Amino acid sequence: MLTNRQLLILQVTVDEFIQFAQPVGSRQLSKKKEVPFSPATIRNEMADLEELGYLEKTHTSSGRIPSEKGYRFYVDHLLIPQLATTEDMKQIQSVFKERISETEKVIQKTAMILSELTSYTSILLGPDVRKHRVKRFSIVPLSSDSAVAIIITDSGHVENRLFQLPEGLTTSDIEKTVNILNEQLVGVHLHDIQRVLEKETAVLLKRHIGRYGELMSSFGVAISSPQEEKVFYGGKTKLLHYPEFSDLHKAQGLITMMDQANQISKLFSPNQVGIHIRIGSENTLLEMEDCSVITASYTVGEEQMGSIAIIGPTRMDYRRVVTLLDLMSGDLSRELTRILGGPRS
Amino acid sequence: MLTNRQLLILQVTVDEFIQFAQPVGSRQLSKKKEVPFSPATIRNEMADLEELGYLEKTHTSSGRIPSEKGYRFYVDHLLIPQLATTEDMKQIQSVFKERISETEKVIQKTAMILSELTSYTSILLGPDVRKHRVKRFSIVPLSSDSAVAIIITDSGHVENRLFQLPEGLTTSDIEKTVNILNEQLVGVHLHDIQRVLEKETAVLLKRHIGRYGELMSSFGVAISSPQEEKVFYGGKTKLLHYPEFSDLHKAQGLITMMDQANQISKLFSPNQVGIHIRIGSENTLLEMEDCSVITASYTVGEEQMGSIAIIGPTRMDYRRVVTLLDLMSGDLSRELTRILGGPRS
DNA sequence: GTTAGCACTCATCTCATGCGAGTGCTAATA
DNA sequence: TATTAGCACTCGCATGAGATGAGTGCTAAC
Repeated sequence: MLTNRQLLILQVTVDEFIQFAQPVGSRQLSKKKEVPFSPATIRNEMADLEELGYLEKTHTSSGRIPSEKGYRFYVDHLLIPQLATTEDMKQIQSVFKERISETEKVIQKTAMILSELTSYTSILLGPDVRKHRVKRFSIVPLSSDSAVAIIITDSGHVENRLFQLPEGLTTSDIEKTVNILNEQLVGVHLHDIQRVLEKETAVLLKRHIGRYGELMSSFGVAISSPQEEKVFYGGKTKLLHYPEFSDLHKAQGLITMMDQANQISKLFSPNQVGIHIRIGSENTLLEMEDCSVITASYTVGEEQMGSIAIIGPTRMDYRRVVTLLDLMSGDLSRELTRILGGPRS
Repeated sequence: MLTNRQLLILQVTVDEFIQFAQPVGSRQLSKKKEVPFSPATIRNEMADLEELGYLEKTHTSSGRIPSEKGYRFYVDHLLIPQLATTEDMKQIQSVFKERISETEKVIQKTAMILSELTSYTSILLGPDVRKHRVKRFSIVPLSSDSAVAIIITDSGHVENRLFQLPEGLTTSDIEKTVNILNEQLVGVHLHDIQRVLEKETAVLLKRHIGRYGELMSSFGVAISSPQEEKVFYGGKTKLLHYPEFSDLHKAQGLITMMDQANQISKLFSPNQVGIHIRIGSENTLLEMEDCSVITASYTVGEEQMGSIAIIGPTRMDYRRVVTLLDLMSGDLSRELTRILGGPRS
């Protein structure tokens, strides 16, 4: 168990390092008025903290920097929540003042503002389309052998796929198909479409449509190909300005990673509630070993819709980011609930 | 006018520099069997070429590197076209073998392959949606006060916008509107929609729809907001591996630029035909002063649809890139023409 | 228990030095 | 007259030796 003095010194050390990105020396700390001890005392305490694994030295005669364990302890026990400043509040409000009606634009704007306020990179995972329900289904023939299938969800999202029309399919066949599909699919979650198509609907279609087999082989594939979660970035390159990435290789790895959507989803733990912090190598990605990720999620009505993440260097300003993220995820949830009119039946 | 020997030396110098990214010395050249002159002779010629502005020195006693004027001369007069290797041909064919039916996927894959083959970054400007024609128009109400407007183009592209429904608009009002819009808009270019809406169609709508004014103020804005040209990247971060960008600041500028879609369009000259090369500062963007951009365009039927660009360092392998770009733009044009079935009426 | 003092460590900066690749010029050569 | 060999010179760069200073650990005094 740490003594109060050790707690104080650990906290101040982390705070200083977060601010200046330089190893923290005993003299430097003793000058601060919150720390009424001599450098020698501080040195002793720091040596103990190092032995316990909370602090590290970059070389024998340097100041101390927090270890990952140190950061972990800091965010778990020493992080005093902070009230957002009115200035920040104002900025956040500004996203929602315009009453934008398209969810994607709201999310994009949220990403921007979050990055502006924190000076880190923000990543927002768009609403998981598969949780939306079909509102309307439609097929538009383009030529004698191709057509577009369109699904409109209750959230106003539109999915579309091109597919090949089997030869000899009549216009009335298509009309019938659309009618059947609308009857069957409206209200179904997008991730259930394929299942429904294969079971209930298949029987009906088979009965009415001549070219059923060929139609389904082409159309079924098109409709069931996975919809990707959309990723929105704010300040994608902001991280590069921090001294920890002045190493070109690290910077490269980071940039490359951010351009790979499948990597990004690894940063989020699915279905978590509340704010989560992952420090350094706690993110399984090698490229992220000098980064911390703070995630939150937003909801529409009661349902969890998407996630928000802020990526910064491990010495990021956890306090501020947690405050902002908390605020923002709440406001975003409210706004999206307003737009989408709450959970629909 | 340059002598043959000067031409030879300029050519070989540029070739060497392209390959090794190191200043080229006279001794180095004289060792090559294409250059049967002594270092001293080469030095004299190089001195002349420098005076003429084709070569530069990085410092007094370094070898020579090509100046922008040198590159310009090289690509204009010394670039011997090359036949693509069968290996390259095979790779390129592979994009089209799968007979993907969605244009966007074909373009994305083209971008990937181009970047793989060249080891530079490729940027493809997607088909300009505004040149497409309306195939079908539709409105799907989501709730009592909002709806999605959907435009399907003859190319199978789908545009959609959310908009607010004026209060008290009946279902039959919406149906009428959709009917009128379909009658009026089918076959119209997307970039003409707004004009048509404001003129011919306005009269008709006014006559039939009660809430005409309110509907149009909300709907008109939604439908006329500009559609962006989609940008596809291949190997976005490949450039960072070249030594000319080992300077973090330059790398940063480049990455930042590539994330700004509006900057990207500046790299393309609109409506050009054939292959264009822009060297270093010929690209107006400051971030691109160490880059060259080679652009081509692809067509569907007779109509120009989009552009292809390869971005590399100024010392890029012009010969190879030109060859590949030429081949690829032709093949892509053919493939898209096949998919979209040529120009539609 | 706390602090002052002191010897010690180590990264970093600066400066001198030497090396080598490459040049320009001049004189010799074909 | 065009080409080449020879040579002095330039300059970037790598290397290594101090000097500097921030910071530590340990011991002894308060």
